[in-house]
Amino acid sequence: MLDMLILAEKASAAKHMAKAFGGTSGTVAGKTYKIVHAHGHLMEFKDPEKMVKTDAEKERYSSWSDMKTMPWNQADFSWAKTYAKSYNSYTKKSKSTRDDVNAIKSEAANADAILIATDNDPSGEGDLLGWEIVNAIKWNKPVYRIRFADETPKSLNQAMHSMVEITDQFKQGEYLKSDARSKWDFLSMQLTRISTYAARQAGYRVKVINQGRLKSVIVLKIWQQQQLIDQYVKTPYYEAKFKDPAGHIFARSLKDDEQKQAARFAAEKDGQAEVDKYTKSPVTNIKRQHKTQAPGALIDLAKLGSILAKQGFNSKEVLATYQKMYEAEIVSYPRTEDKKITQEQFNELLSVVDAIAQVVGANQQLLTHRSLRSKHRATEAAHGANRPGVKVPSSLESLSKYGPSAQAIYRTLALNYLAILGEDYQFDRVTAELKLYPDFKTGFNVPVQLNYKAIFDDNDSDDDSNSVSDVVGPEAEPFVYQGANPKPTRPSADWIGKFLEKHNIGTGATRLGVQAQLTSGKNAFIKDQKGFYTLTQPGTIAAVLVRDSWIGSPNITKQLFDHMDEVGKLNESPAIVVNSATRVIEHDLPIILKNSRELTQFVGKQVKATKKYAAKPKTKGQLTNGKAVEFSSTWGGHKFTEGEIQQLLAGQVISFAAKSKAGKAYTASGMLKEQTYKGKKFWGFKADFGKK
DNA sequence: GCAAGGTC
Repeated sequence: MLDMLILAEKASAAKHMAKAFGGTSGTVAGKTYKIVHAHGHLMEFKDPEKMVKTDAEKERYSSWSDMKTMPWNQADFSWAKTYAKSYNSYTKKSKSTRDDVNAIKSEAANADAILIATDNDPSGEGDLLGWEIVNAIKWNKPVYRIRFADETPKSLNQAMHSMVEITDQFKQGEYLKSDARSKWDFLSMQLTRISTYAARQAGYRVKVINQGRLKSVIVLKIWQQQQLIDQYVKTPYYEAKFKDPAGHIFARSLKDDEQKQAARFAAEKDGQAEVDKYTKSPVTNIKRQHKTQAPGALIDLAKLGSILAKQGFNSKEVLATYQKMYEAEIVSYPRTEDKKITQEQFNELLSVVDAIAQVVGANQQLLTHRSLRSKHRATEAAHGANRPGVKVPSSLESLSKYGPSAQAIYRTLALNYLAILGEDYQFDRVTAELKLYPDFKTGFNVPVQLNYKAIFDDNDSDDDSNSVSDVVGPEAEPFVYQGANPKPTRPSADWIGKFLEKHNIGTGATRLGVQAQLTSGKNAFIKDQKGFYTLTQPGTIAAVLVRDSWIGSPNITKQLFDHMDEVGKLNESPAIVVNSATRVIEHDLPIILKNSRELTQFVGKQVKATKKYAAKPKTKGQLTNGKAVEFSSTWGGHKFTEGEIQQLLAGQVISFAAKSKAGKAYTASGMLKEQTYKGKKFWGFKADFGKK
């Protein structure tokens, strides 16, 4: 008999645990164990109509077109889960997780306790996916939990000595808050049904108009920015500034609109008149201050995606290629939320940094800072920030087999990591002012030693004074400076990434994932051109529909997360959080319907109807028992005549000339019947092929 | 046909 079945989140974690404990089974911390692993969530909610009991409820929760069925009553749902379908993007195969769950179940039969050893995500996701499996196998013996700082042997062994019992899942905050989050998001799917209905009502023959906490916020933000760009009118202004012989500009710092208005003129002649009030002035108070700057943070997946987007790689391909490189252990775990690394992780990589530098062509003599700066160090980082792996490729070229962006991924990751082994950037900050007009000042940086910047510079800093002479003065002349109100930024992958990060929406991985989703497929909402985003027609529809809604606001995620934290601390009931989703639907439903009436104004002509999504004409009528039914008015290329419709409603068999999909003509016989398609009931003509 | 969160 086993003491303990250790449940890891994924294969790589199970492998690290086996290495740390001395095999996939054995003895650790005085207990016999066996390690098994999931691969993320193995279970997911059933469809809404399969989580309710009565026929009336099933009908209500199947509807995409009756707005009176929403908001849903979450108390109607059993919240039952089913085996997830896992889709492998490079074999392009979808497979049920049933076998994985059963395999864990049979191993568990020999154990006294299950140890949930999934990731310790701040959102509680690891706890949720662990409990999903424990519940799915109907486990009713003790459950324990470990949380580890990282997956190095030292940290994993330490964790084994501080496991806690969590057998009552309803008292475990991490589980409760994550469960509430998943129910909230599930309920938000109503907004997709509402939006799809609203767009069709407005005459747009769309496929599905997806909405959710991430999707809606992204498309709305892009649309609003596009509006700002479209409405932008360049308004030049003329302002008095000074210039010295080397070209340094001396200007006043204009803090608010009032100051700007006083100093800037709409007409060039007024600007010139202002300039004429000044004379040439000596430069004075020249100060030179030595400054240093440490390397920036390690990049996350969304940032990597945006850097590579500029080089022409799309996010979907980057994600797939990164995953393959991770499986080959050439790069660290992709979907991390960590932006820092632990001391252990730093030490692990230290012995191979010179080899990495050689592969990517970095100057090894710059890698002198061999200790971990506190700004890059975390005490806990399950996977650590995105970085090269311990396995070093023989050359950049050898990486090509992983995908088109493989070399660029490795180069970027490696240089970004190696930069933290460089010394601080050193520069002089030079400032000066005018003797006659001390309000006019200049300031610029003169690089002294590039150090880490010579290894990797993500170009986020706006000082590009490299080419400017550091000789200031001796005097400066007034001139008319022509400026203009700034043009709004073009929406881009980088810009959206920063926006989502600022509002704490999604993780680095899900941010990139959602952007990949929105930019690919036939129903793409976003067109991606080297990282620059524009909305497609369905994307514009999605955005216009959620104007002034709650789902389109970044604030909704903030509120959800704030309340989740309270659930996590057992201060608030999960039901209250889940119910807040219902209030969002209540609020947004009428707004989306109202917005749909303004679609033509912003979207223009309707989407070209494709055969697949063209609305089929429907006939309404009453059966002999009085039941009202609606059914397609055509079948097999034949349009039912008024007489045939009456016969069908009366329950009679009719025959007519039809055409098969292959175009072959034949006589179809049959009657009106209630049928089922993909679990949903509908009325329609049903041919009796046996008697034809 | 629907979400977002894990995973491959």
